Amino acid sequence: MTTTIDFLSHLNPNQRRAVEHFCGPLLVVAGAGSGKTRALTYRIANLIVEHKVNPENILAVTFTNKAAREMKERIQKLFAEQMALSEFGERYDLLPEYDQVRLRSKVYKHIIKDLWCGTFHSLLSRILRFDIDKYQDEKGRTWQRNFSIFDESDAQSLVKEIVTKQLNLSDKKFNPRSVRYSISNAKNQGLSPKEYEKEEPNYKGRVIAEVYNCYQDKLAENNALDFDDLILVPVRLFQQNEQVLGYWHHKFRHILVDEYQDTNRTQYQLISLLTTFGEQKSQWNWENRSVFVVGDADQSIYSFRMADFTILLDFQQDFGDGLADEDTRSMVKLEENYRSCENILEAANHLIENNTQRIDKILKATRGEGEEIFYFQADDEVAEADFAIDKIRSLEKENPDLNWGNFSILYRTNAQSRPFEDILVRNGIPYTVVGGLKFYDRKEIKDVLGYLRAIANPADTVSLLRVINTPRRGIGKATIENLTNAAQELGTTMWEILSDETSVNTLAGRSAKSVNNFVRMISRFQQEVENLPASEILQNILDESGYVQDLHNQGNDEAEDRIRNVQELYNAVRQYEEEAEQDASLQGFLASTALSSDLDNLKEGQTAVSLMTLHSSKGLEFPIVFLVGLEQGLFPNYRSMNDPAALEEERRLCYVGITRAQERLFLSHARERRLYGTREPAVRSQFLDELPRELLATQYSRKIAYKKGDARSAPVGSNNTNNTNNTNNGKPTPNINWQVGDRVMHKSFGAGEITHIFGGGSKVSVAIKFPGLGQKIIDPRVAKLKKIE
DNA sequence: AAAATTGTTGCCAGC
DNA sequence: CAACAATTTT
Repeated sequence: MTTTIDFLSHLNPNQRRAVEHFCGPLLVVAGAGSGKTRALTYRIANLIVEHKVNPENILAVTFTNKAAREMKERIQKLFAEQMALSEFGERYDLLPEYDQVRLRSKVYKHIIKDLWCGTFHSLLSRILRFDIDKYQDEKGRTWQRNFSIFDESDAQSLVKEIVTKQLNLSDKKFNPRSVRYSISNAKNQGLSPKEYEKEEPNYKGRVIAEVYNCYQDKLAENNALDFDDLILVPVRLFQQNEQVLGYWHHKFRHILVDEYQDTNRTQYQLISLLTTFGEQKSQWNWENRSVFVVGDADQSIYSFRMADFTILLDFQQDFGDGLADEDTRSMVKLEENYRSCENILEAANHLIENNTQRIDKILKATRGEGEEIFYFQADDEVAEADFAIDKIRSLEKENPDLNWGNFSILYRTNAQSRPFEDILVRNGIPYTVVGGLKFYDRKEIKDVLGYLRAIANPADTVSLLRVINTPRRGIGKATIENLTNAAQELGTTMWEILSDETSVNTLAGRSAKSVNNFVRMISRFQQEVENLPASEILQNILDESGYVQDLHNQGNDEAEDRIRNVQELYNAVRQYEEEAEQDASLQGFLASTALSSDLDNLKEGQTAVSLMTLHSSKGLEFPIVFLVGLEQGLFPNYRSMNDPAALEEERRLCYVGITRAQERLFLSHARERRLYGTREPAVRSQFLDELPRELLATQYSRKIAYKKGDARSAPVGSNNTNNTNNTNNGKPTPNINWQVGDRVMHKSFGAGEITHIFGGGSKVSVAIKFPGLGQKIIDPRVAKLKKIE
């Protein structure tokens, strides 16, 4: 691998700057479709080839498992191509299949295998498999390395149990869902129960803090973590144990983070600790060390899980030189869009300009104008689906280049998929729905995984209780209650009680025999874990537990379906074992199931129409996109309509949707929609009115006739702060040296305080915190600001 | 202890 | 209109 990779030649100057970056911090502001994945993969390759960085010193954080997998594949291919030239003097794709495979596996073995590339959750669960036994929380709770990962429904049932059984509170006043949400938010902000109570000292806050505390007890009792813990625990561990932090800080010399605008405070802390070893800025040493983040504040759509895009905006202050755009060496902007046709981009740019909380960035088209955007108003949701599928059929028929996989239907909520599915089925068009009911959320899958979890982690009482009487073994409520109480009294895990036959005989009465049989079976499996691969354990469970037999006896179609799904799970284990050479353990597999998302199964080159939410579509692209259900209350969602910041997030979501389209974009809505079973009238979304009309065509006219002269200005009623002339009475703010902490007066938002300054010189923007309105980013040249003393 | 029936609540997004 | 929970029946 001595020759230089020539890939640098097909990059634009800014991409090239990003890819060639070696040490120190760099923020890559990457607009939609600007080739950021390419920048990330090429940079990793460049680090290894050009700067001789050892792959095991690289940590790359992606937003989904799918993105991680694709990134690894692309790097693998880059190296294989490189080696083809240096070893065979031949182009990779001209080599015989046999040599290609050989090259790829060689690259895998020497490079890809050692790369740490994955989501925050999967990477950190891997770190915790090494080090969680060195962690102790503020109450002295500890965990072992074979911990379980509880999913959202596990977490919610724990909360429910605590609220109703332990604290005897009404689950109406403290509904488990929202309490769980509060706890999750607390964790994502790094708050312990005590700290949360300090923040929310009212009655409700005190109760939630108490639930949170008990919830942590339960997690620890089960030797389990929830999703949020996978991030929070490593942060706390790093803060309390310098040796552990030192190890990982030393190992991960080059850190890359994709979709940085969607990181939350805890994730930021983690990156910060790993990069800086928790030291003061003056102590930092960037020799052979870098932190490289990629993101786009306009695509920040996960604030509901505490993502905070000001983290991205602060990057240069936190890690970099903090200099203005023109002078900075710690930021690169990618504004050239290689994905969408000009009409689509123009619509997207126009829409997002209605947001005040943003940094100016315009996507520049590199492709042709393309076809007009099509807008359709349907009578109801069924007619809307009819329209979309009609279009899909005719387009597919007319264009031999298109296949079903080139189409996607994007909506705001999962519930909207139904009518589209119905009509796709009726037309015999293959499709896949991403999200909704996940494979691993199915009852039969959770049951079987329950066995595996109980075997991998005997302390996992939740899983144990799930399977102890599944299938029916005559172990009933009374027996389980006795056992639970006993475990409680003795302060041990239920498994310890169960392991002792005499105890079981006294406690379980009539059911003792079945309980003991069950326990013996699980013990046997636990011993097998040492010597057998997970797939064989699973096979034994299916044979010996009677689970499949029980399904078989039911004899209906639904049961047959379930058996097939269980079989599918077996295939998944086998596949996992083949792919994951380094961690082919049962625990590794269980972690992968807990952290998998539906998206991960969406394969490239699949020839089926994709249906998914706008959130899921982030990072994807399709030649033809249908953005449906553009109605007030649905999109933007009614819960966002009275909150300016939330509304802006909805608009960003719409921006994400539009920028998924490469060639053609269809926008639609219904005039009437079924909701909760009743028909409700629907009004077209305000986002439609924020698009330039002359870009839209309808079923009646080639292009919508637009009103008088003022073609490209925003429609009446929007607050377009970039339109200097009609929002500000002509006078922009004179060039003042703004400073953080300045109190200012804004014409429509009132008094506020400057919290950040972005850029410098003549093109600054400032972030201002307005009481009650939250933080906004404003360009003082455009919006009139007055300094108040 | 399990099945059948009636009642209730919820649709925002997801690792 | 669903899924899900609580309640009653067998």
